[in-house]
Amino acid sequence: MALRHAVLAALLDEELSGYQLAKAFGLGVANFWHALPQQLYAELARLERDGLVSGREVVQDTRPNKRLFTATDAGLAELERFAATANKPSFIRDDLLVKVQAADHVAAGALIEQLAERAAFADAKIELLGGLLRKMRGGMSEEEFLRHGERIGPYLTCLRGIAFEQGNRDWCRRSAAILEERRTAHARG
Amino acid sequence: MALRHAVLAALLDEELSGYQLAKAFGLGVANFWHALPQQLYAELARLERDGLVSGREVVQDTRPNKRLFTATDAGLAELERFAATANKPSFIRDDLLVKVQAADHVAAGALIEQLAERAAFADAKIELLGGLLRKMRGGMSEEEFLRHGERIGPYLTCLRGIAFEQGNRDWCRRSAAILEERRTAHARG
DNA sequence: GGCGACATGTAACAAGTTACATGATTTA
DNA sequence: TAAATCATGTAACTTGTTACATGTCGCC
Repeated sequence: MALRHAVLAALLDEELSGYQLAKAFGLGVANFWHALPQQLYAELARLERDGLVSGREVVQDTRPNKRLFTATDAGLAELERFAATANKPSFIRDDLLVKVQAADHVAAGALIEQLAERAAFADAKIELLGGLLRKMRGGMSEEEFLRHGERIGPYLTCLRGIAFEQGNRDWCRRSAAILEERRTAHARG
Repeated sequence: MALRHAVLAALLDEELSGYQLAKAFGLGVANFWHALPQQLYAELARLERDGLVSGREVVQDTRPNKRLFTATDAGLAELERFAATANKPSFIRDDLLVKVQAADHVAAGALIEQLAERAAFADAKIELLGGLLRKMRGGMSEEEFLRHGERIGPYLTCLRGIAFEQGNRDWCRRSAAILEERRTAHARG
């Protein structure tokens, strides 16, 4: 039950609907936690039942009505308790890396293509996350914001996400180039 | 059922027991896939049942007997098929990042401590993975190995793992320093 | 007129985690 | 002599995924 804490952390600074939360898990939160919309709706229901978040109905004319959630005092207390517990080792799963592990045994062409796609995807994500950072720090420089800004938690995790995607991009491009060169050399040889 | 492919990829270059496989998932394979020993024993049984790996009993005097597994031709074919399918988005979960997301609302002390621990852990892992790389490339330089080495798949994923841990370490140290400075400034103010 | 965004879920199934179980050997 | 390593699992429980279900509004 750790999705619980990721959801609470996402609801600390903003009041969000399930739908908006799902979008957050598709971008900023994705830097440290993966979850599908269905899980989020279910978790919000459990969190509300347990008094860790509270929801309020917002009636809309032009859009379907929605419920906006925030963490309650009990929710914040739960997060504080969680922050003092031991960390599980970080958890990664990546199909593409599984394929690269098998690179010497599978067709190189498809792999090189997928590495290029992933690199392009990483570039796009870096752009998006960069936009989030600019939005968060407003007019401030990064240095000033990190010293004196009000809420730096989401900024820091976003920085980690950008660095991760840069690492991804660089590694994908380099690996693709290496596989391509080996393929060419083999075709010549 | 994607653990299946991670296990197959790990069994391409080496004949491993369940126990040794679990160790691989604790180090090299952990760079792209997370799984517990119990899952691996169960998955090996399923893979063998489906003819994708084959096991052979090895009788030992001083240690309990063990079964060594390798991928069969059918297993390799399954991996080739997998290599041509679309990738799921990469999957990350990290308790520590959840806590940093909530950094503005929870006690800074514990967080700074955990960031320092994680940085030290990353350093240790970089050392271990660096050792793996040296072992894989033998006497060759990295450039030569990547051009002419026989099996570069595991080498490439290991490079990604090292870069990931370096990114982790740098981000942890920087974040800890920022949180520390803010805490000190607050205490002074 | 079709597609994507908004908005919220349920149900069936697959996968992962935690706790338990056993027992010899080597190292500190 | 206590702890770690080698070696392999089972059982109960919790979580996550896939497929389905519904309906409006705005844009191209």
